[in-house]
Amino acid sequence: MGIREGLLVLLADGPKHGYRLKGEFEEATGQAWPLNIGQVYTTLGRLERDGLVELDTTDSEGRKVYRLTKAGRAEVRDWLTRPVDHRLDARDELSMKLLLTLFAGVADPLAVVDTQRAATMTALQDLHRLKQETDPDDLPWLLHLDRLILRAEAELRWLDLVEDRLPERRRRPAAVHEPAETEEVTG
Amino acid sequence: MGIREGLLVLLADGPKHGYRLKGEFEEATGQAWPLNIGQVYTTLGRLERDGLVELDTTDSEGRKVYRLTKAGRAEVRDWLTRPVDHRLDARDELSMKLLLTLFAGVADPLAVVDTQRAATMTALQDLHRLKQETDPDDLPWLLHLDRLILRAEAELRWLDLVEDRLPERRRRPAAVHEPAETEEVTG
DNA sequence: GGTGCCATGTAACGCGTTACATGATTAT
DNA sequence: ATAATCATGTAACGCGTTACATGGCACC
Repeated sequence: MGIREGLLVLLADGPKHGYRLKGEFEEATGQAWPLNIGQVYTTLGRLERDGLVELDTTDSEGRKVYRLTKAGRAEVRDWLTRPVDHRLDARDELSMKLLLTLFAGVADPLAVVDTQRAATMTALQDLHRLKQETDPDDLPWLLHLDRLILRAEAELRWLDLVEDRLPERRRRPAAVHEPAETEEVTG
Repeated sequence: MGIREGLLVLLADGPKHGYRLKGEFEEATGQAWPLNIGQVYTTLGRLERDGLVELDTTDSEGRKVYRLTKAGRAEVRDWLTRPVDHRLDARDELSMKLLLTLFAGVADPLAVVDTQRAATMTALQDLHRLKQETDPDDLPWLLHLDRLILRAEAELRWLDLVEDRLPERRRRPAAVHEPAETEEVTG
């Protein structure tokens, strides 16, 4: 799910110290996942607390080298074997925003859709441009960009679909309670 | 981003007490975002602390009714106006997993791809089945399912793309350090 | 002497999340 | 009586994240 698993995978490749883990993590994920060095040490501490990692040696330069425990190795194997699952209740900001707007009737859902579409389209253009500017040998970064591009395209398709379905919707009955002194929030 | 914004939007529709917020939140998002009642109160407390929400009245039944403050209303307007942005460093478990596997060379990336594809395909089938079983008038739930479907399809396309590009990759030189006593983790 | 990189760490905060405690009212 | 629903709340944990402190070493 997060940094934990990342560090564990890197440690499966052999014992390493924190600073090196940070380096490899960035080498592996590049700009796709910037990592504050502090996080490596906090995470390493938590992994040790949970018995997934233990101190291997303190090497000649005084660096603390960690290695996986048996439990740690099992965890790595599990994580790599187990697919990322598509939970029905996957938190998604965009759909949440739309469903809530739809329900609360406090802003025009179509305005939300339009705003989002504009933003996603420019994002998509930027991604394509970035892809062209990328060194063709930088496979990880290219793959990551493709992932973002496909996601963005899927989002655009969904926005179209939402717009199509939206007019079919019956208007919710007017609010029963006191009308709040809320000016229409439509952008 | 989270529950905070959800509650704020609902409160933009008029002052409400916690329990009612929980009800409306579930009504709006359905199974798409189950909400523990405790979260409503903790979140409400934090919103009050941050001056986005304040106590309106304690009604006849002794329920504490909250309303938006001026800052709260501004925050709602902002959130609804501002598109969900596509950060280049958006955390994505699947791509992270793949990039790290690619780098660490501790498992076969193709195995990861295959596992994921199988899982995503069955998930997709389940989603289509669910969609057919859904009441055609339940617009929010249908929209949410469509979002998940489009996401899953995008993921499958990406997996194909990864598989195509993967063989082009030159093998990393063999590990320099001591080979860890790690059995190949390939599922 | 100063700049910058290598290297380790801690204190603190924020949000999401759960588990638990408490009590009133309503329905069976 | 007692089970369910309405209603509020708190304590605690986990992870991600940042800001800060510290020190060695190399290079100019």
